[in-house]
Amino acid sequence: MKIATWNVNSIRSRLAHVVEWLENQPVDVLCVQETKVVDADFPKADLEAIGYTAYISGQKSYNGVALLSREPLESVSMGFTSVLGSPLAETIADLDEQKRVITGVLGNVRIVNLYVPNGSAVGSEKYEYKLRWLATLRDYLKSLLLEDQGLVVCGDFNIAPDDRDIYKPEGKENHIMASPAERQALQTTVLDLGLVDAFRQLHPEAGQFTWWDYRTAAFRRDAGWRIDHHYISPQLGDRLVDCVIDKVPRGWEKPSDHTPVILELG
Amino acid sequence: MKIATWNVNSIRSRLAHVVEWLENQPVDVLCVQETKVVDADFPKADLEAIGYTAYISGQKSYNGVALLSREPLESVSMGFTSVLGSPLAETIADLDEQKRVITGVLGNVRIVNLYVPNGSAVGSEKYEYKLRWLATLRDYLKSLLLEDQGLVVCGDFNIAPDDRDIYKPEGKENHIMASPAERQALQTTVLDLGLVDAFRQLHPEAGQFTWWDYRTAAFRRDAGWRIDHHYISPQLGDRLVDCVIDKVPRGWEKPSDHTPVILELG
DNA sequence: GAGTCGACTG
DNA sequence: CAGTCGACTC
Repeated sequence: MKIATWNVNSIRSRLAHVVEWLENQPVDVLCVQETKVVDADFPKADLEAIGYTAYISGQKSYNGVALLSREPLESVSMGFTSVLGSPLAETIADLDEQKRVITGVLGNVRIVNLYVPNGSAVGSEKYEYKLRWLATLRDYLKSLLLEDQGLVVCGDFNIAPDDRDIYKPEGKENHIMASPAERQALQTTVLDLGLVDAFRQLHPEAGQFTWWDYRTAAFRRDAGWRIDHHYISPQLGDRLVDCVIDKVPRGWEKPSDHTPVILELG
Repeated sequence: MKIATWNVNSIRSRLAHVVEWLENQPVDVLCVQETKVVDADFPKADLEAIGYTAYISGQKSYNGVALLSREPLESVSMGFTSVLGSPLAETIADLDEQKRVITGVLGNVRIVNLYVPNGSAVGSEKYEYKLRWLATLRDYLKSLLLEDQGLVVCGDFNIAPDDRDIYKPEGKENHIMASPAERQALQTTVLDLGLVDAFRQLHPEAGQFTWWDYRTAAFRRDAGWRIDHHYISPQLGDRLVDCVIDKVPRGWEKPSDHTPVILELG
């Protein structure tokens, strides 16, 4: 089973790339983020034409996630509320307004597709939102881990787990996506639940990136970040075959600033 | 000598069309309107690469005119003020803020390239501006007619001279571009000076258009207007060979809403 | 419907 | 730098 993640930075602007990529990389499920489109305008038909059903949770302009699957998914749900119950506690009741969470089950694997808030700048209001969102994610994942099946949590985490995941980490100690509080949140939210970073498990070397800023010719200089991840639950450990970054689409015309990452389970 | 006029609706968006058209229609001078770009950003080099020098008068977002010429032009000037003298009368001192007028001389022919205000809606403030602008144009053209050479006045006039120049004129009696006051202004400003509509002189039939609204599939229905004209002074009368509308570029991908018109002088 | 800009986000 | 939207113009 192959499960890929790709922040497409607008599904409408990137539709041709997604179609071309899926035709050459027939993964079972592609988790996309930043679809930036309301559900009514999501290009479902174009994806159905190449054999993929789209499960979507979109909003206007910002955010938006979708699961593109060759086989029907079961138990699909959107947002934290669907799992944690409604109403959420007052402090987190707003977190589902931004469409950043969708999940579904294929075979005996639950797939969670996340678009973690960017956080803007360390200490900003958006940064506090990001940390609050991650705290809620922990409860969400804990609930899903109670299910009797494997769990794959993937998406754009907007966090580089350690310095190997950043081009020239010196001086970025308090940069957004690398700050101690964000890394600690990732630890508490994901790793402490027993979930494992599949790519890092297999590839210990530094300098493997999934996102390159459009500005400053970052891709040409390979000045990237590894912020798109797959985390797998313990019971999937012995099914882990590989996890690879496909840098090719980042080099296409008018690309997304992210490139796909593919998890293969045996 | 061939002198063409084309409202390109953004020279930057239409650069490839203009280059392709000039390579297949090597006119001596192409008068373009609605360049929508400040002079610093006008794509002069791309036009020089195909043998055309650009004389430009641009502004941000709106309006903007240019003369693209294979041979150097003489006595190039921009705006009413350059001819009528500055300061203009107080009632018209603002008319050169919008870049709608450029002129130059090739051989013994003065070419005036105009982008007449659209006027928005009959009776509106913009409509009054259009009529005021046309009144000033009369003085401008009278001055130029004193020069001892032929005069070609072309561009986007945003006026259909008579009902043959409108698809289904019924009900458009007081439509912008067809209202009596606009037609009268065209008569007073241009025709009463002895200038002749070159296209109409040679082609009396109705239904020959140069502009089709992007909306309502106007081009497919041929629901157009003839609002792009060449007016020639009496001394050029016996040099008039032809005046033709080239509808082809209106059918290209992502076209301007106007198509070129070519005047040929012997 | 298609071009522009400016504000916003990443 | 690249995507979105909303306001504006034609």
